[in-house]
Amino acid sequence: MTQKIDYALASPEAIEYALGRELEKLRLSKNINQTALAEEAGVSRRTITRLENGEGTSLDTFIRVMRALGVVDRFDMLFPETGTRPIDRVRLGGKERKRARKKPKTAAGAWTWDVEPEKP
Amino acid sequence: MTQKIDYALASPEAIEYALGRELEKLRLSKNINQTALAEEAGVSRRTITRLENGEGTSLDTFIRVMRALGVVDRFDMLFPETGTRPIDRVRLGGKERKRARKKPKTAAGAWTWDVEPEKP
DNA sequence: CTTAATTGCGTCATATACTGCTCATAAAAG
DNA sequence: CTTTTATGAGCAGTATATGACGCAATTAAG
Repeated sequence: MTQKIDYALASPEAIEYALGRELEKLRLSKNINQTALAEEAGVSRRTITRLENGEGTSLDTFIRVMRALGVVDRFDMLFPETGTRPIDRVRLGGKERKRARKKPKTAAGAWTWDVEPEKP
Repeated sequence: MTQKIDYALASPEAIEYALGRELEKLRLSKNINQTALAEEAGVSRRTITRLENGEGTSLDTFIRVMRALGVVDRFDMLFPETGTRPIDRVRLGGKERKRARKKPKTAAGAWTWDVEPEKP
């Protein structure tokens, strides 16, 4: 039984390793070898090995392999936000904010809307 | 209205850019500036800029920023597999397969279980 | 068992990413 | 409006990732 990692608690290195292992599992479930996957993704087999073993890789390679494995659409799941909330649109007059707001000069003057709501 | 990208059809470069923009939106929704995010993630502000503008980044940086923004647990969503399917466990005698199977020598001898089922 | 296929890993040259500046410009605040 | 803050971007030096090669070790097939 392979236990699933807790991404919320793991270190970046551990997460990178875990993601590589997930990609390997996916590859094996499709019965594709590293050489074939490398060709499909447009990278070298050495890079596939490094990726699956968590030895450091680029975001580009990660994306390419997700694509080659046919699961690239799952990136959608990472950012399920519906965009700016309607209530904020009112405040901004329909415009999207392009920069972060500055912090108040007086420590006591913190804005109430400076704190993000926790996930319910 | 910012239209959402179709990850299944986009190029790796376009996907990297889109992911960067999603991270920027998330950062702005929390009213954090690049300098503060960089410190929290343990990277330089220059790297944050490059990430958000899709100018090339490492998987490590991507993970660190997801962490700093408090959404690192979403990596779970990328691999919702429940592991090896029970039916395959029977065939493997309870062991996980560690390598891809070799292709048949005779072109006519393709296995039926060589083809992965499509997503329903 | 023997044989073939797959994977891991070392090395080196090259390519790309990261950092720590700096400065210009855009956006927001006053 | 003016002033302050945030972001983009160029650059040089350093660090890391990639590709191509080979060979050893492991796993699966015959």
